[in-house]
Amino acid sequence: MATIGDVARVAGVSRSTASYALSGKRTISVDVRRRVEAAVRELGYTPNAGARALATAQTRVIGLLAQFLEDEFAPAMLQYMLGVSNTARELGYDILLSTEADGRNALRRMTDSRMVDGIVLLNVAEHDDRLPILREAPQPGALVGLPADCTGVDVFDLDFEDAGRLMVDHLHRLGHRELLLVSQPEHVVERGGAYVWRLQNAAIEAARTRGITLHAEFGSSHQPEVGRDLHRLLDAYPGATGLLVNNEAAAAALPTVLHDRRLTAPADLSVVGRYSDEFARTFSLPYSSIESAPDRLGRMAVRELVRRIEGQAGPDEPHVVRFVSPELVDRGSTALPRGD
Amino acid sequence: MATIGDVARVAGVSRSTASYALSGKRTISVDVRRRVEAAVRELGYTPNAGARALATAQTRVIGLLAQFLEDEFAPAMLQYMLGVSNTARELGYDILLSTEADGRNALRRMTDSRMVDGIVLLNVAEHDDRLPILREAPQPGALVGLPADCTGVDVFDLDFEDAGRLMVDHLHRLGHRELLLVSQPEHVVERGGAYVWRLQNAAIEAARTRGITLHAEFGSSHQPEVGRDLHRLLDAYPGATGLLVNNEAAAAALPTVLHDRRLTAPADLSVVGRYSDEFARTFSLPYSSIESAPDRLGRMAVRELVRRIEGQAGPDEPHVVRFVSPELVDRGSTALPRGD
DNA sequence: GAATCGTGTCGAACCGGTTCGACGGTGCAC
DNA sequence: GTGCACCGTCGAACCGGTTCGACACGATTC
Repeated sequence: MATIGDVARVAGVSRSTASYALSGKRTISVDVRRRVEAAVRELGYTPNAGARALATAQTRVIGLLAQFLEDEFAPAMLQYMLGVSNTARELGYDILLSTEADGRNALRRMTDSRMVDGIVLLNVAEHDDRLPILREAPQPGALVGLPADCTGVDVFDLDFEDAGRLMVDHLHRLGHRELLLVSQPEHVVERGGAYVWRLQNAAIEAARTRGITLHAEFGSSHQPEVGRDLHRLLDAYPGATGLLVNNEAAAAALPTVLHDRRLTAPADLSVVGRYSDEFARTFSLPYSSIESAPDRLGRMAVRELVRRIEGQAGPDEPHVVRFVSPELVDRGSTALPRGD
Repeated sequence: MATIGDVARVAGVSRSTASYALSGKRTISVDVRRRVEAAVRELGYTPNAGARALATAQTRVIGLLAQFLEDEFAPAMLQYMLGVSNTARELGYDILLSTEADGRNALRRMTDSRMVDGIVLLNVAEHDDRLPILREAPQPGALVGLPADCTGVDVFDLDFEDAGRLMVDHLHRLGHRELLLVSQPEHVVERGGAYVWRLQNAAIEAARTRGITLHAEFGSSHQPEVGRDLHRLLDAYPGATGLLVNNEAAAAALPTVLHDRRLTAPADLSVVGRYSDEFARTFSLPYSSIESAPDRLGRMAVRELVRRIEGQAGPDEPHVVRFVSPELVDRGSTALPRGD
């Protein structure tokens, strides 16, 4: 494999001159520049990434920590990953991916050994045990998901409070007076998946303010348990005319469940989910939903991270916590409550 | 950040001695070894990956090229990725991920700049344009998917021919005489997705041998088109009593389609798919299916790749082409044809 | 015609590891 | 008591880039 020394020799200049000719960091005569460029083409030269990283203390690689936990729904996670990966590439960065269950290990390995210039953490829990490690790392970090303590990192998330209010509002305006909200498994909440209760609490509060009933319940994140959960809950609250689903697995299972119960949305039940449009198409879900914008969040996180890596953000520029406002995508699954 | 020079100074030895104490490549007195280890702990020393890569010409990183093309079904691809990623980690490697549409670019970048020790290519087409580049690269490569030319790389794939025969056989034995096979979009075939016609041709041949009818058709890979395709095909072949689905998007859309048509499997229609058990659970698909074993294929590819990287495979050990035998997972969606 | 300046190039040092050859010291054999 | 082997450590070189300071040379200025 050709080195810059080979390029220099072929072009008849010193190594440093070859380097400057390629980087443009010093003025170089057109003649020399052309000879160096010709040598690069002739030899098929590409800089050695390790050597460059050693010399510049920059790798142009971003670490991406995605945990595929038992109780999370994998296809939903994929969309965040793709948003991150594609944006990174557009900005000239590669992605070092970890899907390790023990994210702390992976994080330490990447940051301590300086394999990466920055870190993106997906699916951040309220008291995420990766955060203390990330704060001590010399590389900047960007999160998708809102932790309790946001110091030292840039944070991006859907405004789940607003999403909860929006869901309740929408059905309240149509005349619904008794709603059922299906969240993630309680286990996710215990582990610190704050988005679950952020949406749930806001929904409960919104229902209280408007004087309507809201049954907030947990649901599994896998088949076939989640299907059974849905049946059980629909049995338990026969008066509910609106169903709010903040659980991708439950949303994916809902068509089958409604079919089994011979129910149609919105004729028998109004339904509002919380998932991306892409997700809706993949699972052919016909329900109106709050767009969770995973690609957009991934994109925002990488953009900001790169700004920090490249020092375009001032060194003491404060970190950001940015919420994406939820938008309701109407797929016609809500209407006046049955009987009205 | 601490370097090995710092460790050596704290331990009161030379840099080379510190290096040997940590690698164990030369005998070292217990006293010195202990002092070096203490210094490592005290300073929180981790080797710099770039420097090590430069010195050893090894990065302990594997490049993973996954293309998320418009006409492929993303959640299916995810499972291959996870198989690769998790196995790599178990073997002490990290994953450099590319989801770039232009895989050739990504491949060249990774190999030429020596960011990776080896390459895994997913979703390999028959005349995959990444292959010539991979063959010229100094790093070994492992493929998931069968190209026309397997020279210079290790290849792993499901035995799609066998899968096609198995599907037809299974329904033939139950007494079915007219079958409908739904494949990927024709576009995937044109691009070189050989697995489509490998299964299809074998199925056609098996049907011919057994003297039964098989309608082989293409289907879209996205909602809502694929749903419409299924309706159209079921309309077109009302005599078909068995449905074979070699198209994940179609399989995922099938419950809704059958529901709309008021059909039940297996009472009205016997169904056999071709997807993983994990996929079946995620999409709560109640159909018997040929296990496509994405995690296993990813795992095999990485295992063999690492063997080559680490030179455990002899330098001239011939490359392997290995097929996973399909197995039918019975979920009770097949029975005697209606009317029998 | 000498002093000054700017341009373009070079040599050397550095980034942080690994590894080879050399060498001093100890223990053993004869 | 000399010779030899082996053990443990060190210095130096190397991997392949980048970057700093020095410097030669031609053009400008007075």
